[in-house]
Amino acid sequence: MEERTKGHGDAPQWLNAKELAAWQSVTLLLARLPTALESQLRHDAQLSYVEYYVLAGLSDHPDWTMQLSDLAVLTNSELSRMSHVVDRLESRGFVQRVPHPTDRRCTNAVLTDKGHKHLVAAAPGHVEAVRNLVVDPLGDDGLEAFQAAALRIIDRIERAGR
Amino acid sequence: MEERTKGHGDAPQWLNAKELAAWQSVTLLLARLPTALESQLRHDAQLSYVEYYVLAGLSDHPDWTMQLSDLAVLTNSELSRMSHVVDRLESRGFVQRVPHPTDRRCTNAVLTDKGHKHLVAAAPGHVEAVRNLVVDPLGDDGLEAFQAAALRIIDRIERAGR
DNA sequence: AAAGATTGAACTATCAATCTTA
DNA sequence: TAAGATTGATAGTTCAATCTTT
Repeated sequence: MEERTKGHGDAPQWLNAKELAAWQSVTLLLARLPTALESQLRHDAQLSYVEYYVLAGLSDHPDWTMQLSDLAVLTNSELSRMSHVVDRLESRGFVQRVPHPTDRRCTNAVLTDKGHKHLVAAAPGHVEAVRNLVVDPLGDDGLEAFQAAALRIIDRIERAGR
Repeated sequence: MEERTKGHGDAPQWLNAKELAAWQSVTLLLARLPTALESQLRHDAQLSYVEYYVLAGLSDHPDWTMQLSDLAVLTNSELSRMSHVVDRLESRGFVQRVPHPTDRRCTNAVLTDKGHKHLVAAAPGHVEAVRNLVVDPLGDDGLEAFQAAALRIIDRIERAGR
């Protein structure tokens, strides 16, 4: 822990004014962007963010099939969460659990035709939201810079161990 | 909705390869950064992200006092969520509800000494996490660029109405 | 009628414990 | 013993309904 100069009452943190303003923009982004995307998907396609990316992930794999633990990695979720998510998707008929052919510890999830149809109907709206909210306003260069910054932060998080 | 060329099976979305890679970095950031900060606060200070920012917000206002609806705006939460959050903080003795002096529809939350002590103990660790994970790896220029990008996205979200 | 807030129900996520197979 | 997965309990968020004051 380093020595800093200001305490609560002066500024909310030991960050200078510029850093603080930047950080506040970041927290605002962290609060608003996921919410905006979630609500678009929820209202237009009755899917949560994770559910959408599970369906999308499956549709991009051979036989529309993926292992639950791989889906968890893909969506940055814990395995137990993925199990619950697949429960819900399965009960809506969008995916189906099938045993792994060789390793019987594993479970595969397979996208059904119904699930694929639902995804295909949902995708354009979601992609348009991503375009409108993120890709277009930043432009090619801005997007590239943003990606670089995101990767630097992610790298720090991984290094930190947690 | 615009015409695009590719469907599922080719690429996960109608984004070109560069856009897609950038977008995936953004979603990864959206998944990991909040989790990293939450877990730091949870483990080191037994506080959620929202709870921390409620205490911090109060500590920066006159009389350590804010209206619930203002706290909701500050933390980008719905009012009902804020009411639940204040319930918990109140039950831990960190804040206290007091009636608004003039408008009796309103409720003020006041930071207690106990809550302030808890915040002061928690702040250095949280600030250090913000520094380590975001401020330092981006540097002055990177942080400024990141802020600008965040603001552009937020602006789009607000314009979109929801 | 609108603003501020509260409440309880429904939903989702997280955590720890457990189970099976490798 | 570890990996993959499931399960149930707990905690937190969201949603709709309600209440009071303006």
